[in-house]
Amino acid sequence: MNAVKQPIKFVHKLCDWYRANRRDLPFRENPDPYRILVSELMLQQTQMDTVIPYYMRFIEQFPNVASLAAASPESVLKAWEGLGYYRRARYLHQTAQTIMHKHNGVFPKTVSALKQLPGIGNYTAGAIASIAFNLPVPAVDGNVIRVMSRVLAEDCDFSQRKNVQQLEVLLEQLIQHDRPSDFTQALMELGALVCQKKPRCERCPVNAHCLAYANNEMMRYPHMPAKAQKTKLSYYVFLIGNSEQGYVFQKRPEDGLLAGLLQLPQYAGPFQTACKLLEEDLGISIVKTESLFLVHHVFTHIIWDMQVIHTIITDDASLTLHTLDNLPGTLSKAHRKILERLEK
DNA sequence: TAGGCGTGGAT
DNA sequence: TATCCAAGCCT
Repeated sequence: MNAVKQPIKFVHKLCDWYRANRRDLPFRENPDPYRILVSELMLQQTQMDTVIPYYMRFIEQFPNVASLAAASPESVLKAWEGLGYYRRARYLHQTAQTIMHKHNGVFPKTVSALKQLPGIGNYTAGAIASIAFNLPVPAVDGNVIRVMSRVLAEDCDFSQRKNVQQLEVLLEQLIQHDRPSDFTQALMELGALVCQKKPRCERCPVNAHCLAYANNEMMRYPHMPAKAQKTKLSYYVFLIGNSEQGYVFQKRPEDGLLAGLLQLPQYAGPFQTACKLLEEDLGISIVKTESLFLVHHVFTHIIWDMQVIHTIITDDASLTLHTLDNLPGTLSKAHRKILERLEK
């Protein structure tokens, strides 16, 4: 791996730029490790603008580790509703409980101790250690890989761990030369504001140190490996009920996609089989069905095509109906889209 | 280690 | 519309 040209100058220019240009973000108001923890978990694979309103509500509802640890898993999941990657909510909750019960409410302050907490991996441990505790340890996320692969003109595949480890060694040297908290955030802030997918090199504080810029090959980095094709799945989604009294919901399995979340009754085809399964699961009899519309929903690795079926059943007082503001759990976006379309 | 795991913004 | 991919982690 190449070295950075004039590394000490590079670090000071980068950190000075950060201190002059950093955004006012809610979790930058104070370096409370709990707030850094919550923000980092929310920001995993999720954009800033999406996270901020969730973060504000979450901190108001669970202002510290103790209040989060004492909360029910359901209430934490509900606060996460719509943010995606719902495992993160469960991990965050478990981490709060571990800190309260195994660390006596005191935040672990080493990378190795942080990494033992659920949901905290290599990046997040480094981010908390450097940002909240100002320790000189690197935190390599997608921004840092984009910035540094260009600065170094390094086209290796950073989805491979050994290459990230090499970058960490290099950054561990650089971070010694300024405030670690500023250095970590400066690299990410540069990636977010300047060294974007389409970089704005003319406003970059370290373009004089950038090998990709010198070679005019910015768009070549970072090198991304090809991604697997998405699997397409088709379902029938059964609408039982009406907009006034609500609809029938069912709970998804406790593991896998959208684990433990609510959904409208949903079955794979063929149609007759789907109807039979619906009748067996709910203990009902279908009187009449009407095909309404198709809803398309794209996940990271799967595509759902959901054919929505309005379903009339024989009178059955044992079924419980729920409206959107009266749900006994957390609803996925895929099915919320269906209900929102019905209201139009 | 490669693939599972959500959602929304940008293009 | 289709594709990419964003402050990743876990198994």
